[in-house]
Amino acid sequence: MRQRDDNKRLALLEATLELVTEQGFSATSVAMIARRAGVSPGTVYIYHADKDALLIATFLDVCDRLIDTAIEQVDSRLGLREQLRRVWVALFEVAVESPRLFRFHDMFSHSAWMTDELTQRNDQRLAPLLDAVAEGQRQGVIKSVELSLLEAFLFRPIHHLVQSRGCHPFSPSRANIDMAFAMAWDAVALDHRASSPESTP
Amino acid sequence: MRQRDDNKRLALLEATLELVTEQGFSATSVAMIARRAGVSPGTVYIYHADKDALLIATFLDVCDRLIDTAIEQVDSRLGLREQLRRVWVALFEVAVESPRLFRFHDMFSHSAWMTDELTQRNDQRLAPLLDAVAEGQRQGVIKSVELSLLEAFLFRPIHHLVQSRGCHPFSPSRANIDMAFAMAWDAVALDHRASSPESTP
Amino acid sequence: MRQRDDNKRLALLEATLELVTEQGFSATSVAMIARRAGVSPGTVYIYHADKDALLIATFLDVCDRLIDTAIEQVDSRLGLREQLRRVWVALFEVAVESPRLFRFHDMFSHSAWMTDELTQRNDQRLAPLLDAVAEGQRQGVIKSVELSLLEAFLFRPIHHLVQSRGCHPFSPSRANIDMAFAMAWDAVALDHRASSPESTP
Amino acid sequence: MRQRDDNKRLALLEATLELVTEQGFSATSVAMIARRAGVSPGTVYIYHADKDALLIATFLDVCDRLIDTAIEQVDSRLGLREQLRRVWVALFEVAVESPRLFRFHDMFSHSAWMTDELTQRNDQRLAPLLDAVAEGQRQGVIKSVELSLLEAFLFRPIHHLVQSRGCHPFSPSRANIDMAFAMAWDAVALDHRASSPESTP
DNA sequence: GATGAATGAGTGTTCATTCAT
DNA sequence: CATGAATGAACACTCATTCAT
Repeated sequence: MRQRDDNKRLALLEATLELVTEQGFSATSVAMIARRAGVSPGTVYIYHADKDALLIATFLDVCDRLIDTAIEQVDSRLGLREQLRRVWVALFEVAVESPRLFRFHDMFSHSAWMTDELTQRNDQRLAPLLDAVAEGQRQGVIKSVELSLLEAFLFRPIHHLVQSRGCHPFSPSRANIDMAFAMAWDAVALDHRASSPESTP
Repeated sequence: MRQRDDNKRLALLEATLELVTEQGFSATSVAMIARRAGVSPGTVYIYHADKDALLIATFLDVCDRLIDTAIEQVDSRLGLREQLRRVWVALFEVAVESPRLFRFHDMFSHSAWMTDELTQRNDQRLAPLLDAVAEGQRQGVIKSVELSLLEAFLFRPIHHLVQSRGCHPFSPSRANIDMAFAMAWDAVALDHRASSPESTP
Repeated sequence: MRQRDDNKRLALLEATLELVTEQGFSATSVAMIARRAGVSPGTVYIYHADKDALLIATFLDVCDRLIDTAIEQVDSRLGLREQLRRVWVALFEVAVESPRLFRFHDMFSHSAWMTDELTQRNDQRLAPLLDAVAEGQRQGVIKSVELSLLEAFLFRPIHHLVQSRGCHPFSPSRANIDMAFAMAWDAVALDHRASSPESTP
Repeated sequence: MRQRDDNKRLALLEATLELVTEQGFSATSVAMIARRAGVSPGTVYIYHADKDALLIATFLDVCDRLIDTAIEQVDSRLGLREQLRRVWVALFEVAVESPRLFRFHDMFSHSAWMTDELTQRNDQRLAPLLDAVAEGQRQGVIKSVELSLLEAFLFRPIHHLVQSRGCHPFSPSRANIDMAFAMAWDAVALDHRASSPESTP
């Protein structure tokens, strides 16, 4: 009896990540994924029920890697602004190192495979960060607006900047990232003069 | 490929828009699009070179409808803030009326079909708006940062808010849209005290 | 616009008949059937929803050919015995000419594809013959027993004799067929001395 | 391929019998059979060379159970008619108790796996019964016709009646079985008046 | 121009079989 | 002996595309 091989499992997720970000969902066949992962097409179906399940598993893996990166920076002993700044920096570092993570996340979350169920699962894993933000709202540090608005100005910009290609590139230098975060903070902070003086020189 | 019947041309674009937003790119076959448009599969190839060309044509059509909506609001006699506010409101009205336009735009622009060439084309058509923004930078009204940063806080949020489904919905009431725009303006404006006093009560 | 080609339709049924009787259901692939019929695999799916539908269509075609052969011999001006004898002879002639018809019929009707719905359809088409038999029961010419018993002795023997291969072959000479029918008649007839004197010399 | 565990061997035959009669040959996979039998797919290949061998072994097992049932009733001290009547009754009792045996037998013997070799093997095991019949022919009790004809009227009807489903069911009451056998006897017996007076009232 | 039957390469998936454990 | 993960050839079926009508 052979044991289920964790290397194969990971190789399948990695191959899916690579091929989908290179060619798109429909242009990536199961056979291509299997070859890239160094396994037989049939083996894919030992680890995943079907192609959809493989794509979803890859998405969840990608989400976990991004969410873990963000959550690691949450430290309630620090101020909210500092915590969020660290999250931004950490995510940009991941983006530079593994640009495919953000690319896959964006492709999948704008595809027909995305469901509310998946969104909820990710929100649960993001709870520490969302809690810190909610606490900030309670303390009057940031605006008391719908979560969708905070997402739009606090988290989505990361995806946009990280993906920006060709025409309007974003160069992720430390200074640029700091400026980007300052803008995000200006958008959501209640009192700009006190909390982000450096953004209004 | 020189067409006669403009009704057929438009029916094909509309059918593509509907089916792709309902089922996704790979689940939408040329035969389905043809049936929905009330033509034969062969007819699709009179109007478009292949399936990719049909998808791109639909994307361009969608972009034009959105860009036209935005550009119509540009009026150099108004202040930049007011111009941008009008763009936001107009786009949200479109989103409420034809949610498919934004959905298709986002699906396509995060897919493997998206190219820099298409981005450039759209930027050219957006020139009046981008020029107004550049002028605002020159006059010290908004921050002098890379275009990608302005996009991230001035235009992307519209897409995010308009698409937000299920868990964290954004209710596009007039007050909510105004608040959302105020946050965008806070992010990009140089001097918050003067330009958006209502956002820092 | 090309018209649906009846030659192709018939070629598919014939190819299915041939290959299934040669190799069995599971060993016969759609691709093999298509090649034998001189069409592309995809064409099969223009004429039939799936492989099951093709097999069922072939079965119905085979049934119709056998049923028509039998029904043609029904002539209410003749005595029941003579009518049935003609049915037997006609079916044996078909069996000699196209042995595949009976082979396919037997393979299919003993397979997992067989349904009561199909049995009923065939019974409806066999109505004239079944009516003649019922009339014979009413007139006291044949035994008043369940239909399944009449089938077992009046019709099934044809299938058995026609299929008998290898070890215990049945040579379908005129004399043999007459003897076989005489035995069937002896089984079902009410009064043997009058109706089939030649079988009890 | 030398087995140890007779429970596993029998469980495999039983699982095959069940699954094939429920789903058909092609819909029944080796993995399904193994699961039903409570063993691993690999184990199947310790007891049988391949899937075909497993199906054939199941067929032979089924045949033996049916043939043994028939042979047990052969008793040369009784008249041929009585011996055959007992065979009929015994087989119908088996059919009521284990309908799968006849179903599998019929499915297999009408499939592409059936060979003359298998028929011969069964005929050898049936020798006592066939001998009794031959003796009956020699003594002028039954008609001196080809074996295929005797099969068609003496043995096949059992299969037909036992399988008859849905539309034209055969209810295997004692009276019905006796009537059925009487018809079979009428078909093959030389002199009806003497041997089966009850069938010609 | 318009049709839709026809194509055939390509897809996702299954499954009989093998073999390392 | 027994296992079940792994294989890869084969399968049923789809679909973008072509072309005779």
